[in-house]
Amino acid sequence: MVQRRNTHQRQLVMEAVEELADHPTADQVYARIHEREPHVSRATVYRNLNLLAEQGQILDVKTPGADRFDFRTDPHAHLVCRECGAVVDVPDPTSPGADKDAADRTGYVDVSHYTVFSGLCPACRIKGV
Amino acid sequence: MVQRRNTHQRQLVMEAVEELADHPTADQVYARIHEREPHVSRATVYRNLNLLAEQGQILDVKTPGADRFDFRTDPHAHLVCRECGAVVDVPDPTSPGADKDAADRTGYVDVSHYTVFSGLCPACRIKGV
DNA sequence: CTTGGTGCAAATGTTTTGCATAAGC
DNA sequence: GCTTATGCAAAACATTTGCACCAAG
Repeated sequence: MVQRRNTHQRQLVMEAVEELADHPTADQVYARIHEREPHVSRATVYRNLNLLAEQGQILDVKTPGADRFDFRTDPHAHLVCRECGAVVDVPDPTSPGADKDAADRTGYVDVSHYTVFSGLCPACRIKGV
Repeated sequence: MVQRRNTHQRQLVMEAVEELADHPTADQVYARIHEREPHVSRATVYRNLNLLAEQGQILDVKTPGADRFDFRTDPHAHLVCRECGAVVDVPDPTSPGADKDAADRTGYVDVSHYTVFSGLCPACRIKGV
């Protein structure tokens, strides 16, 4: 494993993802940090989000449009509004052995997965989109 | 429903997705068509891929990096190699009532989902990435 | 003919990268 | 000090869009 440093910026990114508990995009994390510490660059935010996701400290959720990040790392899925992009947590609908099963069938190793639901949220339904 | 025309370009896109049976990206579909008919533009390929996916004739699979398209529209999932991007089909690991369940819990309507597995394919494992 | 579709190029939006400088450990 | 991390700007991508022209029905 490579040596990782505990930089101020990395802490800021981790905190922002925790505080913006609602599945922020990289840009929202950047905006949040930039408010208080304008010197922090977008590149650093991206680099740290990727790093933290790689290390399993946060989750990288690939939704249409942009990636979203989640401080909850236990197995669960996301339901994204196809109109406004709002995200809510839902239980993981897959069975416990799903990863191992997919690995056994294909010869792939180190298998994980994510499920994304897509639908129309109540607010957008009422707006009649 | 809007009136849709049966253009030559639309047929080409449909055929390309069927022939490139291995989950091509939009760019691969474009390259395939462009070989034989260089006048067809990238924009048209994208427009038609979106249209066909909207109509349910093909599947739009959101994998890391780029969207991939699939002529198989029955419920199934995809396992993507995190190194080389190779994609194989795997059975859908979610239970039949998953969409309705997510809808009932959240108040969202018109819910669907997709599951993406990620792992290391045999070739990349051997290469020792 | 009417309306949807196409081609082109330019714009958009997200994420990555090269490089010189700064800062953990 | 050795090396990772940062900031900046530019680049790299995937995808969308404005607009004049073309073609399906």
